[in-house]
Amino acid sequence: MYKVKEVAETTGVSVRTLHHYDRIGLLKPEEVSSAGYRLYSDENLERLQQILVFKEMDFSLHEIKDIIDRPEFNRKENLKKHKELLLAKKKRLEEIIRTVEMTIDSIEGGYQMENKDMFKGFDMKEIEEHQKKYSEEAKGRYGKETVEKVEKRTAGYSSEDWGEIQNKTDEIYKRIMAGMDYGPEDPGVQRAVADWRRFITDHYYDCTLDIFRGLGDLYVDDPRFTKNIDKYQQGLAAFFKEAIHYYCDQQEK
Amino acid sequence: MYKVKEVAETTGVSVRTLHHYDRIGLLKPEEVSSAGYRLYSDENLERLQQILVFKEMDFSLHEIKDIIDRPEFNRKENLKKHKELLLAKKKRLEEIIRTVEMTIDSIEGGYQMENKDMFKGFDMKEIEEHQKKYSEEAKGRYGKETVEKVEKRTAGYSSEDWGEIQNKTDEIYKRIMAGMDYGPEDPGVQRAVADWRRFITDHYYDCTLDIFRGLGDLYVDDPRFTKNIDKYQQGLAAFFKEAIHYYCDQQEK
DNA sequence: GTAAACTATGACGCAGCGTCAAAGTCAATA
DNA sequence: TATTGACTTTGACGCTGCGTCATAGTTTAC
Repeated sequence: MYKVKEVAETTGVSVRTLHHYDRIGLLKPEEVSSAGYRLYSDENLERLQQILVFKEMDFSLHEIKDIIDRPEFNRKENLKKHKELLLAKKKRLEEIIRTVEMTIDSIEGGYQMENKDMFKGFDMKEIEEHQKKYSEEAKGRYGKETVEKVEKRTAGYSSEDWGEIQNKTDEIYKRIMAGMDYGPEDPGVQRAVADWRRFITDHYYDCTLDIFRGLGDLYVDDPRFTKNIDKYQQGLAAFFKEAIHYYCDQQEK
Repeated sequence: MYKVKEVAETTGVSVRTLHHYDRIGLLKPEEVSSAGYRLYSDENLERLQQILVFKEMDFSLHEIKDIIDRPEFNRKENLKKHKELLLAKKKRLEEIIRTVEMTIDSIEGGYQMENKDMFKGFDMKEIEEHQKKYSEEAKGRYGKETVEKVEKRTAGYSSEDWGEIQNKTDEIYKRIMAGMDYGPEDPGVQRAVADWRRFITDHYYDCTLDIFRGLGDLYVDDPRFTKNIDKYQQGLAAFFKEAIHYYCDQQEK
């Protein structure tokens, strides 16, 4: 049997915390001495360990009580729900990180950031910017129709969709990276490139070979993009561009 | 000039939060209409963005006020510094999520998770389990030495290391997935397999072909592993196994 | 037997809002 | 023009997970 201070010292929680856990019924000491002293058993300690574990997972004390006290059913349900919550948190964090990156880049590159973009992820910006630049260059080739189409499409995207996009981007980059030692014409790399193009087509606009080539150029010409891609690995942007060009050449034959 | 709801919706914070920030002087609206309506300017929005970034980094509102209001506050520098923090936080979140997932799996698979494992990533579990099973089967071939070696090595791994491992695992799975349409003998797939083996060798133990084959089997024989892998895509585990077998066959020739 | 170290129970405080409630405002419609 | 419905305001209380006194009883060591 251990008294409060002993428990506190060995587990790292404060005495006050133990009081609190007792009060709310989360961790009742096995015994109470005649003088009212809390006496904890080994089992109590084990339970405390459990509690601490779940606390690490960001559960509330109330939820922890549910999880530990109730049979498996509750536990699983709770965990699953909690996981959703954590994933949502993560997504938000990712968005913010991307925003921060954007902000830094915009300061460095002297770019102007519009308000509505300040709170969005990087990917939408990427697509929009490219679309804009391209449509300026290619003027009459596609009119405003294309641009407007894209805007309409992307406008309806939820944060879930953006999450998916982020995921796909990540996947593509990693696959490209994996082939960097084998040259841009490596079949694995080429498949990744093809998938990327299809993804753009599915989610934004018909990514013709011309446009695609332009996108590849953008990756090295625009420092903001280069930076973002090279975060994965030095030189990835350049390699990506090469791969895209090779892909386009092949397709045209 | 934007009214509260507009600001709330575009930034994701609640109206109440805006009220609160106003009250404590953290974010005062540029103007107040004759009717007492809060009207936010673009600069207000920028400031809000800053606030949110620092909040994500777990600064208190009070600290945030200090930081932002200090005249020598260098946006760019601060953003860069704190991006690191954000990334660290994301990593931690990811670890927590994995732990939660593990817990769910362990319940579903009927496995009991020991406390000591609860803080570790799935991968270590994977290796350990496999190592155990294998060393039981292959008894005298490797003695306890191998097992102990692994334990010693992995014991020293920091959470950063585990993060790296998780990243690599993720990468491999995605690369394998990308080749599922082309069969297990696809060169891209085979390279991913080879990378995986090398990774295991580098981080845990000498992954001989025998052991590697066994690991592949485990992916489909052990429902816990299967589940974890098939989360990426239905049938990935089976495909992975095939790919590993093919790889081993090739290596033996 | 006395001091030092430990224990108890209350009670208040804090952050960062969520969540009513009551009341005023604005724009569109009937 | 009057009314509706969407928005806005200012309180004020609640909540979590304890920290931090204050006051008072208990053990232990010497």
